[in-house]
Amino acid sequence: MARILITSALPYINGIKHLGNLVGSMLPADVYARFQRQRGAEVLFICATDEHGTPAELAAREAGMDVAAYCKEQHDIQRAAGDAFGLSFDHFGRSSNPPNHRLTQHFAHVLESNELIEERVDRQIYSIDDERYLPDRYVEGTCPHCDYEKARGDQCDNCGRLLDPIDLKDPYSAISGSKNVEVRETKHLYLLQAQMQDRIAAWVESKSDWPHLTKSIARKWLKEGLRDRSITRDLKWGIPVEYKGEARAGFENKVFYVWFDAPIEYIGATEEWALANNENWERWWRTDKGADDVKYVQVMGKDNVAFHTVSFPATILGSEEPWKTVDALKSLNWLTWYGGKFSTSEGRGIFMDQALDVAPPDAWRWHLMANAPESDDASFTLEHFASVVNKDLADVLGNFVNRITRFCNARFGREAPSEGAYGADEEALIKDLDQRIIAYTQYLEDMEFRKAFSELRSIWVSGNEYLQVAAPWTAIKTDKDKAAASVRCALNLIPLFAALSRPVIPFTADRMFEIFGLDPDDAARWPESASAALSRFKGGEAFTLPDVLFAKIEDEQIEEWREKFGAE
RNA sequence: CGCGGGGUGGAGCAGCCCGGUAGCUCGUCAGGCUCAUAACCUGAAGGUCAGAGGUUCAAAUCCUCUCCCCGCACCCA
Repeated sequence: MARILITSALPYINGIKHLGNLVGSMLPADVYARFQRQRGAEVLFICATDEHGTPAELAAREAGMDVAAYCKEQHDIQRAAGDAFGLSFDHFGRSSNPPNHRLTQHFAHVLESNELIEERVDRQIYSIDDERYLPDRYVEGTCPHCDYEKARGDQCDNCGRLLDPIDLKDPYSAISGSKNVEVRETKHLYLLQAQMQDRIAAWVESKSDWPHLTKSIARKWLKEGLRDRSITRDLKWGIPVEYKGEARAGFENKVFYVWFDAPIEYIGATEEWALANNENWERWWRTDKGADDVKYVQVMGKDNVAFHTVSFPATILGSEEPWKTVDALKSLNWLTWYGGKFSTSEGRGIFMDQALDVAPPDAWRWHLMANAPESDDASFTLEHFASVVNKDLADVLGNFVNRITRFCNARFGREAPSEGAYGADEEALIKDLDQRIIAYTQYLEDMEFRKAFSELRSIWVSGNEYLQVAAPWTAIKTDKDKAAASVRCALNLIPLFAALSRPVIPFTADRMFEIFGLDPDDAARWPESASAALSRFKGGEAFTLPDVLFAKIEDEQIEEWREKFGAE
């Protein structure tokens, strides 16, 4: 049995995520995990909140809370939102939990033993009033090139030049506005990535099946040459910098940088899962302890690709230990809100909790996945969302289920009719479906989601096409057995469609199984062939008349939502 | 010449790697059906494939240049 480890990029702890975050990593990873489970693979699907760093500290302060309490609260909120969306994580961990602390110390230690870490001294802006060093972004001042007065430490918004914050004239803290800042020297640990250039490059090139976007981004960074990176920060909230189990001299007030410890949490969260379930995490991560045959799949937004193709591999490969590295890496572009950015800080766009206030999770899941930003950034609009939900889900799938169950109920009663035999129409349907199922399965296997769900839609349409041709409402006037066979065939399509649709619309799929009282976990096994699926019901199987699967979205609702969410 | 991604009928996309008279969904129009959530099925109209040049018997697809949009590792995904 195939063993597949799936990790989604870790959502940052700072506030509930918007639809762009969802479709950028967690949702596609979930769809793939569900698909593989249905195929009978042993799947471990891992995610966690990424909790360290300056933004978490600042958000906690703004909320008037202790950082640890803030993170706990936000973690619980995000987990609840994920549950409501049907994200089927086997474990949703926290990068602040003990396993990640232990593993991060471990990696730092072995990297240092392998002479890939060294101490260096940086010059950074320190804000005396804020009592903290300021990340580049949080320093503002006058641009040394164009005299723009609100240049940020990393870049001047006026002239566009990249800056070093210590070059700013009249610098001040963007957090408090205080001008009481000074340049201080501060010691940091550096990961010597430059030494690993060739090794990482060879590793990247060995990944022959990475998608275009993924490989382009990885090559870009390699081409520019890997730079040694600082992996510590002057912060209190995070994983303390130790050496041989003791606080490291000169690093008492420092922690590991969030980007060093966050990907390690993929492993840490697996250990959390193992501890909670009396399982063994090493058989998923150590190739010397059973992870040899694991296929490891990572899903992330394009901003994260560099970290996953270069930085994290530098950590893993640099350890010289037999860790599992990524096999398939799916990266997505951005989802935009009417062409502009979704923004957490400005509250622009739709967030996961709000989304479920106005439409059911499967409506969002379907729209987001069928229109996932795979080849380019994709624009989310409420009008497009409504159009897709109404057309694909209500008219094509929902209406199919409704029309056939109601017709059967009216003419044959509330169980599948047993009379008649399949003929040419059914054979044509089976032939068509067999081909489409093969194509659909392959697209899902390749994580080509737009193509997969275009194919799934065609599969649903084939049900309506079949009914149009078989026309049991006409046949019943002259040949009741033929009509009965058609109805039986069409009823059989419902659990077939449910099984095929379950990765993307799990809640609805289960409702479709319930119509016939089928156990979803059993009935959702991935269909081998259409002919087997269409002979499930032989006649006599009882069903209940379902409610409408998807309510249509009316124009007035769109208007309301536009107001509510501030669409331009 | 910083780098990466993208520019295909009204909208959203596929096709480009491995050249051979442009495909899908929505929308529009017409027809059919009447079991169904005014749903479903069929057909039609609509594109000189951002622009210019080049290679070729033949280019959306290869090469060159230009324009436009998006993004680019201590900032948000």
